[in-house]
Amino acid sequence: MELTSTELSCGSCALSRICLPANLSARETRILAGAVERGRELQSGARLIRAGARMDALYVVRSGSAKSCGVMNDGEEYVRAFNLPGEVAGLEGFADGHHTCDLVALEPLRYCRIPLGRLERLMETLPGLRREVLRLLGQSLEEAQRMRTEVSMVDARGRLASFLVDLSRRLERRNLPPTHFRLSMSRRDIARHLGLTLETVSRSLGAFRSAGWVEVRARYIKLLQPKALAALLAH
Amino acid sequence: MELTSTELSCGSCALSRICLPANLSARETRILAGAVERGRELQSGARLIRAGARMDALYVVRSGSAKSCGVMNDGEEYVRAFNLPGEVAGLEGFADGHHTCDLVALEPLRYCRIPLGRLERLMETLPGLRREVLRLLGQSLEEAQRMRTEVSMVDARGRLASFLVDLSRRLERRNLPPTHFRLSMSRRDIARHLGLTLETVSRSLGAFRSAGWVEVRARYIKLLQPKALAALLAH
DNA sequence: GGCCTCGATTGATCCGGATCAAATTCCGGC
DNA sequence: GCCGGAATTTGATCCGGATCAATCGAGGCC
Repeated sequence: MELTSTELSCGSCALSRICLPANLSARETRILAGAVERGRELQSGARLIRAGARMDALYVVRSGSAKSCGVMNDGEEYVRAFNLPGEVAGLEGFADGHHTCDLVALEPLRYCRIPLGRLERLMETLPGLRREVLRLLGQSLEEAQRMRTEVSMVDARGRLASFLVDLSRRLERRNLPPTHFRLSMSRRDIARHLGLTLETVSRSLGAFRSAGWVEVRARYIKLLQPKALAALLAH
Repeated sequence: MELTSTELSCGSCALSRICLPANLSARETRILAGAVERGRELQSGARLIRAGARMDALYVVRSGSAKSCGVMNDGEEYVRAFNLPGEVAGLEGFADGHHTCDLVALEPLRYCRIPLGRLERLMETLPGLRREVLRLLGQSLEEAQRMRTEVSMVDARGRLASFLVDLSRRLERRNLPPTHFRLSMSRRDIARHLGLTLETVSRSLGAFRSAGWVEVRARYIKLLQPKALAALLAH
């Protein structure tokens, strides 16, 4: 699933079906590839985007994972999103040209970078890229709004189930085992993401385990009955 | 603040500073105006966008107000956003070409409509319009993500204070009295928007009234000490 | 104006998840 | 393998807001 350092083009990237070029023509993908820069590998905990910084590029996770996070006035951390390979981060910067939250690596991370100036110039000539960027923004917006209603209307277990099912679905799209995976984020990060405390996350996981729906060993998790989890959402 | 039926162009619209053409050149605004259709007046409760419908245009509130809302699996209504004059609705449709929530008039409503096909064609030639649409999407995304963390980390009064202060700010931008206004939405709508119950909204308003921060009479509200409300956000 | 209905307020009780507080497990370094 | 610190689990208690219930008020209609 990961790219070797010899790969240079979006066209041959294993993520091309998921990432920006998903719906671009071969020609458009080739042109876009010319604008993409490869970042070096970052260590776990490294900050790729800093809140308040001028938005100068879009960032795409190539391997590893990251969290989009920040701190509230009172110093409490919040986690807006987790970013898996192929996912674009920093889109909220389009609002006023500045990022409003950090992007932090959760494990060793490689990424691609598309300078904003070049992106804007390419959008002038590539209608597919225009559509794709709009689609990405629309998708992030829809996701954020959906999460917002979920946080306010679904109880702790429902939210955790939703999180696990969603993660599973995203892993599946990347041809990774969807029922047996490692959580790259801490319980605390999950809690901050779902608007819960880490104790509640732990207890809810415990409840799923007692019910025989999941197997948990530290950060490794196996979904035994994904349907039971998904059923929690239907309510 | 409202347009008369004789006004035909975005350039002469009282909302042009707030609406889509905010940062467009005079020439670009003129061209965009040619693509904008005026909708007829809708009654309170009328549905301008239906969840699941194909996205065929962007809609802008011209006068009146609306709510973006839908129902969860369990039948509970949720309210994603309230839309004031000059605000664009339906952006989440860019995700996959379909709307995911309704847009419902909260009072007699007039609107503008920009057919998607024409918008896309114009974005090809008008760089300012491209930037503006990206800015709008970024802004909505940022707003949705901010609301999401707020719902999960701020208590009931803080959220209501935030809502009132935000509303006040948006009214001010429209040259409407920012401290003395009518809420076009019910307590229930506010509650659904903030992830609370209507009883809690009512009680929190009562608390603000007792503190001498606001004056409330039915849907009319006067902010006596906006700073005290804003201070709740600082936590 | 007076009625009628829906929306809003106020009150009493309950509960899910937060908070505070150990105990336990995991993992990196030696 | 052993050790130390951090992450996680588990336990006990508490509280904000939900829920259930009743009253009050406002605007619409005749």
